[in-house]
Amino acid sequence: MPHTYQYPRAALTVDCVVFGFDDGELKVLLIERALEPFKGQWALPGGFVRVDETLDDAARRELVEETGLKNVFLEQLYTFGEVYRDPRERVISVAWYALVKLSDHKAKAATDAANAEWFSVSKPPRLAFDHADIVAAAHARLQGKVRYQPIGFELLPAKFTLSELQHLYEAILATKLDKRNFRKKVLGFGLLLALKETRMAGRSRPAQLFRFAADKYEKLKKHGFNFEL
Amino acid sequence: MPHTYQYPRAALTVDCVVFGFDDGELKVLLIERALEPFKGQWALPGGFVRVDETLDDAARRELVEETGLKNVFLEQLYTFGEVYRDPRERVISVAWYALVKLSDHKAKAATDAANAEWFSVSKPPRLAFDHADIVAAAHARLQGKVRYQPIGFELLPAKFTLSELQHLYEAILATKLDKRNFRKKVLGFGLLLALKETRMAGRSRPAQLFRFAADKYEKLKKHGFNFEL
DNA sequence: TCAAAAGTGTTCTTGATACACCCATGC
DNA sequence: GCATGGGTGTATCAAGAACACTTTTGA
Repeated sequence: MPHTYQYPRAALTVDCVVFGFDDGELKVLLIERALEPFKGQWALPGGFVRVDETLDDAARRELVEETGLKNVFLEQLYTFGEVYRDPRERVISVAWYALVKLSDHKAKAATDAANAEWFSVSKPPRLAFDHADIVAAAHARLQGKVRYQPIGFELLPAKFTLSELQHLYEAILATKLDKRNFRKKVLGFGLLLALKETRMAGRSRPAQLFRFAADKYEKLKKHGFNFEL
Repeated sequence: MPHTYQYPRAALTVDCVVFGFDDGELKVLLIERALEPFKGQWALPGGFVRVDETLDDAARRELVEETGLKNVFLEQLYTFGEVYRDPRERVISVAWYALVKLSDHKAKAATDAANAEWFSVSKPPRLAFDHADIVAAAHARLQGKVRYQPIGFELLPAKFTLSELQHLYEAILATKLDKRNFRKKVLGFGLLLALKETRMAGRSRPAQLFRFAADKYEKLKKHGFNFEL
């Protein structure tokens, strides 16, 4: 059924910048466009917002439909509204960024209908629309946020070693960190629980596994605690 | 001319949380709604986005139309998209926050067409729609941002005293600050220029006037400088 | 001379940085 | 036994926090 309005209305979409961490690198998940415009080019997963769903429902729905991802950390980023950002017509895009435990989801994305691939954030392919700007904004947000909120854990498996955590921070912030200082600080928060397991990687000494005490963090947060790396 | 679309589309608006500082208090500018729904209630200045203007053009246009304010600091806050946030139909609102030098603009707002008034942020009136949530989000953003970006100056006249600056920070952050430490730190950045003037307030010792060296800050920022209060 | 806000330094404590060697394992 | 990454402590330095009195003006 067609719908009629007195004034022309912009179309409304959501686009998601999905970050993952693998191979010591920060990655972003892109899909290959099947339709014009920008057919065959890489773009962010996303699509039109239905009139009866919230923006974050729309973002989650598109993630499932286009990448098979669900139950991910998702946060609104920014709304992009340049007049000619879409060559077809006026389209406003509410951009989101998501953090996924790539270890859990790697297989899924590859087998889904749409052609989806992980790319290094530092050398992405040419992107459709203004999606390069959106990725840049998301990356900047992640770099800022990771310093004072324990969201890095969303990118790691539930059990991880301190070295993995450090390498994650080094990849996100694009810096080198001192091992001893990093461990001292991060353990000082008392939010990492040492498990009774270790992990062997290669032919080196096995590493202690930890998990993040999310429940404990939630309690502390209410009392004005700040996770500041 | 009416416009027809295959799928129903949400309407798109912008809403602005305009902050000012006066009388030692952080204030927010509200307008009284002339039409239903929420007729007679206080609400944020804002309105529909035209199909041929960017989101920030729309926000600036609405500010001029409804409050007479122009050339203000304006930054996107968040996009609110609950399905029933407007009782008439689906309306997505891209919210912005603005900082104004109240000293310059006080008169204007009062004489404009719409009934506009400044309210204390800490005791606002009942607000239309979800505007109370928007104000709360803007306040939280301001509290966060003011710590690491020199945006406080947008709320003060071009010439100000250190005490005024301190009281501004105290009002925004809702804390007391130590006078000597505050002055030491803020002068330490080298971004405040002492003018050759003083200001007399009441029957006390005249205070040194300063202005913010915005140009100097812009240069430093490019080299990774951080204004951290 | 009093009231009111402006202005000014030092000490102490805390957190940040810099830095080098031994350990457990697989090959 | 050697290569690989895991694990550990101390000394220095910089920044933050706490704190009280003198100055200038108008009334």
